[in-house]
Amino acid sequence: MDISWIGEDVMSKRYWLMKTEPSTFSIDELARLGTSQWEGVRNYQARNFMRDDMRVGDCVLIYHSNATPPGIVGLATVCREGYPDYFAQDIKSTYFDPKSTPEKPIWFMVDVAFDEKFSRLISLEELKADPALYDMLVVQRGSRLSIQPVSETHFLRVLSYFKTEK
DNA sequence: GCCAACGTTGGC
DNA sequence: GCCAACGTTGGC
Repeated sequence: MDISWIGEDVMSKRYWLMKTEPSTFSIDELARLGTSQWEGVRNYQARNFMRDDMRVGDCVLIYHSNATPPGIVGLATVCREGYPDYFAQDIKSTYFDPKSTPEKPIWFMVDVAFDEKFSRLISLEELKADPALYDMLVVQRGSRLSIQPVSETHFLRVLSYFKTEK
């Protein structure tokens, strides 16, 4: 059987970091719901990741921004690939955007499934202090992107914080 | 609450 | 296409 058509985009699992402000939507809320839409992303680069690159099964680090302290709080999995963020058409929604229409949606979202909440938060300060993570996007100065690709190396490094503590 | 960094808008 | 003005993000 010829399986050479199976390209990297099919085979490789990708890793992501998704920011959320816990006062708006926290990992506890995701845990309670089990799965959730990731609506409200209004940045083109982040939109492109959700629309074009995220695949079912991709692993997601959940990050609490605008929190005290900010940091990574747990794990989720992409469970539905990009589709139009219809909150953009809801005039009562804070995510309403009149430029986006059902025929020509501008904004997209994915669904994520809760996996686990870490036994403790890994703070941004800790991430910044880890030489193994010096080039991780989230620790870069002025890093505002709310959905970021994460290398497998960085992802495994973050998980290792817990394996070594047991 | 401050403000640096960044993204978007719109006049030209 | 430039870039100043403005708006937003998010750490502190």
